[in-house]
Amino acid sequence: MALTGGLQEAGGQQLRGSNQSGMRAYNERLVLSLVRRHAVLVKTEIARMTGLSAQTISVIMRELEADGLLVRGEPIRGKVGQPSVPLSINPEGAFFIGLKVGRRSADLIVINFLGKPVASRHAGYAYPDPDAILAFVREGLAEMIAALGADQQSRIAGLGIAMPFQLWNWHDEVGAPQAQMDRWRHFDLKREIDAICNFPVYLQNDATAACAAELIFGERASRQDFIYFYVGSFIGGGIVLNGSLYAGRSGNAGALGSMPVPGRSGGTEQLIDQASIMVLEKMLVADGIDPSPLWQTPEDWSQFGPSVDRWIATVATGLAYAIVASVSIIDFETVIIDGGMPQAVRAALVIETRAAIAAMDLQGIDTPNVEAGSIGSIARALGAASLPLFDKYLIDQHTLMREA
Amino acid sequence: MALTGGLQEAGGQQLRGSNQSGMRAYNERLVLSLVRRHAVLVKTEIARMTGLSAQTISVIMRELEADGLLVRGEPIRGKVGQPSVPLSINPEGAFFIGLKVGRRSADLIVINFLGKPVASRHAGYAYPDPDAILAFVREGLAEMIAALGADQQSRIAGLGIAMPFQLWNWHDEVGAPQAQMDRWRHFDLKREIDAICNFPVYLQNDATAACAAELIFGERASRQDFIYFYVGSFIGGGIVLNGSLYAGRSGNAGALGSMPVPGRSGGTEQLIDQASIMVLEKMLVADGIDPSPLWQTPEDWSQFGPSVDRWIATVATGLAYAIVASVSIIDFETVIIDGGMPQAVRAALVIETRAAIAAMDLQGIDTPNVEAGSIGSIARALGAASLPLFDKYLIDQHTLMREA
DNA sequence: CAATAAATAAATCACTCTTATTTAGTTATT
DNA sequence: AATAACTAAATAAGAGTGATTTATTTATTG
Repeated sequence: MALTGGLQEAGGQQLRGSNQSGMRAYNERLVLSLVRRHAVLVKTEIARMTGLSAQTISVIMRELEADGLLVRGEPIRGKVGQPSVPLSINPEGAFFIGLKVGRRSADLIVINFLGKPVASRHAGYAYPDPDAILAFVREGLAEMIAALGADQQSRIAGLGIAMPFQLWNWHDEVGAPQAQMDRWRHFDLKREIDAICNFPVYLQNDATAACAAELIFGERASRQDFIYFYVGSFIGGGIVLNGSLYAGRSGNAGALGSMPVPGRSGGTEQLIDQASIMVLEKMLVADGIDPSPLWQTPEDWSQFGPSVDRWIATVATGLAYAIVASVSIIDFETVIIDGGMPQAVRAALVIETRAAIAAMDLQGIDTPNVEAGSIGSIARALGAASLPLFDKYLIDQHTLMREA
Repeated sequence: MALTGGLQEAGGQQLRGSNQSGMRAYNERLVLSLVRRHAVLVKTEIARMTGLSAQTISVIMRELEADGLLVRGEPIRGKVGQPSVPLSINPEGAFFIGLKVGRRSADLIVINFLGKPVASRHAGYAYPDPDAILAFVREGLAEMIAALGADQQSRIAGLGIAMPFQLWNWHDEVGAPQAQMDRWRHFDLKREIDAICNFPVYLQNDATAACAAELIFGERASRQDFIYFYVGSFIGGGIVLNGSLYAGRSGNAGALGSMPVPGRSGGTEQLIDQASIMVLEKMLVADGIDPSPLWQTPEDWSQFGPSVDRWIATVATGLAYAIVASVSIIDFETVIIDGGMPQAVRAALVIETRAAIAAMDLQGIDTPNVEAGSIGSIARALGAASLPLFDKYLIDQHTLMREA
């Protein structure tokens, strides 16, 4: 089975025609996407949902089952007629590797077809160094792949990298020597990893990858349109339209940090100057508190006291402003806020953001639902791993990555 | 020939499967869209562009020609091999009707397959009244349709309406009695017009329709992503992503008037409070100038003097802010500004907006090209007429209107 | 046993692709 | 100037693929 070649892809800028193999590939992806979304489905139900004939669905699903992508469950009895056979995603059907490169640490994970991590490696550092990261990946990959069975190894679909764009611009904030960070300017991590892998490699902005993870693995994964904010060392985000991640012309849509917001002391600032963990770090230093636990114990900020509350208020105000502006451009139904922070802090941030939105002038605006992300700090690595999943198995027309 | 049934449409929320007739319909739309975009194309070129075989294109284009949608030109000689036959859109291939309902006037136009108006009617009024507009449409339609030949009458593909959403909320601004405007609340113009037409009727927000006109008939019609501002009595706009108009969940995406921008005297306002012709009207009244020529001679504002310059500066500042916010969400390559104002005013507005953007903090942002719209005040009526054109003949997957 | 729903095999239909042929010109050679 | 070689466009015929339609089988309820 192929499952390659989109039915209609905006290859470069060019619209392609569609033929039978593209049609079948599309229908196969459609079936897989629907089964994933509903966890379990019987064939007749899929026929009804897609409008395709029962026979077509029968053929397609038999093939997907033969390929080991779907597994059949116990027949459902107790209703009139022949029992129906529920089919679901085979967790062992495919494996995906995700690499997150951050300012303070890197993560490497392997997930199964359901998105469940089956292996992982972590590395912390003072600042990211190309060679060290490449060595970490090389070693971790070798170990983790070896730990998989032979059959599973052949089912690795690809590796995705989630990394901030233009890493070299942040030597100041990261606290690294500029010469070190400048090395990133000419270091092509994707190419280097490509060279040591016999499966495809993908690269995406880290916050956009986190958004992809929320789209596919999030709790209410059927949302059609939402905007996603990831508050990390910096702030970034992603946009989902019509159930598809929108990466934009440059692949850098959702560069939300550059949004202008009212400054704390008049004038305007950029969102990144108000909503990021770097801002908290500066506040702590100003308050005479050691900020290093921020990165060492990211799940416990209780020792920071009221500084965190002040930070939450600042972030919420900035986010509220950015959210209202976003919604006036695209009528997002839902806004998701996630980030590398303790759950309690995230929950407080969501509540204060809702309040800050309510305090604004909302005439002509449908107030969106503001919710906490359901994934948390693993979102970026998970999103990285989801890149090959999107590319090979899911309906995500023309948005995530433009065709080569 | 059918040309109906999308290959993959988000019907409601449901993803549909694809079959052969859908595939053919898609390929036919693709061919028509390409010919439209390039004005003239020979078959082999289309085969190369679409990736389809020469034979497939041959069959499809022969059918489109037989249906009268394409016409062949003079064979091109002077090159090795058999001369190629250029094909182009048949101007008489289809006709579309557009109705614009504004705060001060209504327009009804008929355009041909190339978007050229072939008939039009205009009606001015102090405020819009449902019965009067319906009568205007009924009468105008009868006359204009009668003036077409019998063959042309059968080629009318549909009628589109461009109208502000929630007309009834503006009794104050329009200066109409609230009771009158309240009638719109329960008056379903689409249904009423549907009843007197034997072709499909479409309805869209007026500014979004203007954006559609710019997308399909604008000078550089190949733009993939842009945001569009229409400065009319109020302000509105539209969004084009991947070459398709994005209408959003509620069909009201690009409700740009609600965007928060810095207030002229501190705090924040909504964009609509700075960027609309209503604002100019208020300025004129405050300056002791009669504003009525605004609506009576919309092509000549020279008599208003320096008030207009102050207004331009205000609008430019607000727009600049909204543009930077937009671009930080979606990396639009191009921003188009159009509106119901004299060309010279529009040109000045574009220049001042560019300057205002340059004065902002643009770190992390790719400065977009800001350009004047190429259509002007007819954009809304033209956009209305383009609604059935999109629906029947063009590739515009899943964005403009969700399937019934 | 009748009724019903799920599943699918076989036959049919629609569409694109491949291959081979025709057509109409240009370019090179005599 | 006449002729041959070559090339590109266009398309007819046949093959291949995939969805649909029709008919049949299977398993269950009542």
